[in-house]
Amino acid sequence: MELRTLRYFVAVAEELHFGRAAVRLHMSQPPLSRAIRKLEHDAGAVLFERSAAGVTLTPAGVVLLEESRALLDRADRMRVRVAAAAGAATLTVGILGDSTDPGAMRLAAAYRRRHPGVEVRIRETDLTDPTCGLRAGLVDVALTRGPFDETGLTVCELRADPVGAVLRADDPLACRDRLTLADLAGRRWFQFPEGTDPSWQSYWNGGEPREGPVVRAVQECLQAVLWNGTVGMTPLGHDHPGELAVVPLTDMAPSRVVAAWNGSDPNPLIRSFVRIATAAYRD
Amino acid sequence: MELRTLRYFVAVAEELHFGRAAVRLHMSQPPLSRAIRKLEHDAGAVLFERSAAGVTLTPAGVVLLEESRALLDRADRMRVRVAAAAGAATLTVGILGDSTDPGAMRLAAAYRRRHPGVEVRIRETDLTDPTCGLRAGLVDVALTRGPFDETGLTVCELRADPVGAVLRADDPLACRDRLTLADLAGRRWFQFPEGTDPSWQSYWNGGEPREGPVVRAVQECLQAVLWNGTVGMTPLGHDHPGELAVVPLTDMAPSRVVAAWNGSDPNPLIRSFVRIATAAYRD
DNA sequence: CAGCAACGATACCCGCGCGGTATCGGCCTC
DNA sequence: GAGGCCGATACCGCGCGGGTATCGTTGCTG
Repeated sequence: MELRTLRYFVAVAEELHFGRAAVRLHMSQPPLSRAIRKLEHDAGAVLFERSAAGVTLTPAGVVLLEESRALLDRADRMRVRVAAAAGAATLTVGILGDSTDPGAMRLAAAYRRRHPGVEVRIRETDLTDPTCGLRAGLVDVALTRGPFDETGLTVCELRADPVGAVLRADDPLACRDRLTLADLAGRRWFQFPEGTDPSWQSYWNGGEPREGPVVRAVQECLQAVLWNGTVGMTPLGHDHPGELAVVPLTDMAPSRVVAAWNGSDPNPLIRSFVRIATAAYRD
Repeated sequence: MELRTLRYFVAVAEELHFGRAAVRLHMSQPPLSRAIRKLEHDAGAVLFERSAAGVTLTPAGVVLLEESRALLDRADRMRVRVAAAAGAATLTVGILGDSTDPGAMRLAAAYRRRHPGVEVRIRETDLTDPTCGLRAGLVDVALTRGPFDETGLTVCELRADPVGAVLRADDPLACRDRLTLADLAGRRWFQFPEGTDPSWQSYWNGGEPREGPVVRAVQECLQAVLWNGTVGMTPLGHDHPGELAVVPLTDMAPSRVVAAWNGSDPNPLIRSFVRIATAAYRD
């Protein structure tokens, strides 16, 4: 009955579905089933009722879920407390600047609340650096969007947003309910400055080289659309001024919201941050 | 940072000595050293100061020790709570009857205090069954002494007591400060009834067949010594009537106080019991 | 000062556990 | 009754966590 196993159990107990829990845990379903069986054996109690109707918790499972959450929570705080005692009591979070995602600040606040002893610093960067200063060592963890060059980094997906084209409201295509990249052929797209991560640049240009004004921040993008008829893309689900229209693009891979950090194994402060972020973005 | 690793850490932190901690954990020293190093790496903090003078805890180590104890304690209670929720809320403890070891009852009391939801039943047996009814399925766990046939059981040593010969106070050998089995050659030793575990019988007869009165309980043994001049052995460190003398035997293997249970993996109630027992007997 | 004992670290080996893919079997839907 | 969904099972390969043997440092001792 190790902590890892309890994390598996909590995932299954929350999803009430082995397949989905396995996805959440970034593993395949059979080892998860086996781990739960072993847990049931170790605990000497059946934890789930597997029936055709679905998976439900037994009374023993309910008790274990409650206790496991408390235990894992405590273990997580412990890690951070130890790291803080060792002197690493500051966490610098990089956020993609002018972010249209309001979750980021709330997340930082939640982390502060959970680990009062840790000083959290926020560093916002413009759109020219999708790693938010991770590569330069300016931040411990980046809360950003893909894609970007991940060599030497570890990336954890938090959510995947479909993207849409941003058009002026009076654009002929603005009234369409969906578009493909082909519909936008020949348009001017906004560009990022020289030296920007190529895969990032390429993604937001729909996969091919384009012409257009160079921008550095979200506001500049929007202005470029309004004033010059440039097009661009943005994740769906965020608010934009009324003069702009966002039309879903059906042939674009979704934009992944990710947490990223240097190296492979995060320090406890980062680990806890990612954990909280994962849970926060799940809702 | 799994629970097993934290148990390792607590052992080292309490012993402040890798070798002794390894003994306590029933493992060898190198894997333990490696596990602690890995833990230090995962925690991102040095936990021990290794110097020629010995091993000491760093501030981060102190924090981790405190947190680990709380976490392991909670995990232990969790197991028992889950088992209880699944219906297994009774633990029957077998104790070697007329036990001269006062720890047993106190241990049961401690367990009751720790797990109020679990009903603890005590079953005392006489000296004819060193497994205290374990084989017959009458008890879940036996708190007893070795040696006995361990096939199908799991045995966990709690303590090892040197043994001494029990003699009448006016015996010529009673004034000696130590004896060997050879000194007792030709004496009558008390015997256990037919069918008693052979290795148990053999041990308390000093390794060879003897003649003498058949006894079933400790009191009978003592009476046999007092009235018939029979000799026998007893663990050192317990009180006996003034008419009896106990002289250490230098060539007898110590008598092992053990906890034992059926099968290989104990249910959570038994596991917790053994854990508490191990800690209690360490003092 | 040489020799030794104590103790943690290192090197290396081996078997088991855990995670993977492929497939099965029961049950529901259409 | 065919297909799909979902958990269980079978089987495989690798890495981790155990083991033994040995080293390096330190401090005590004759």
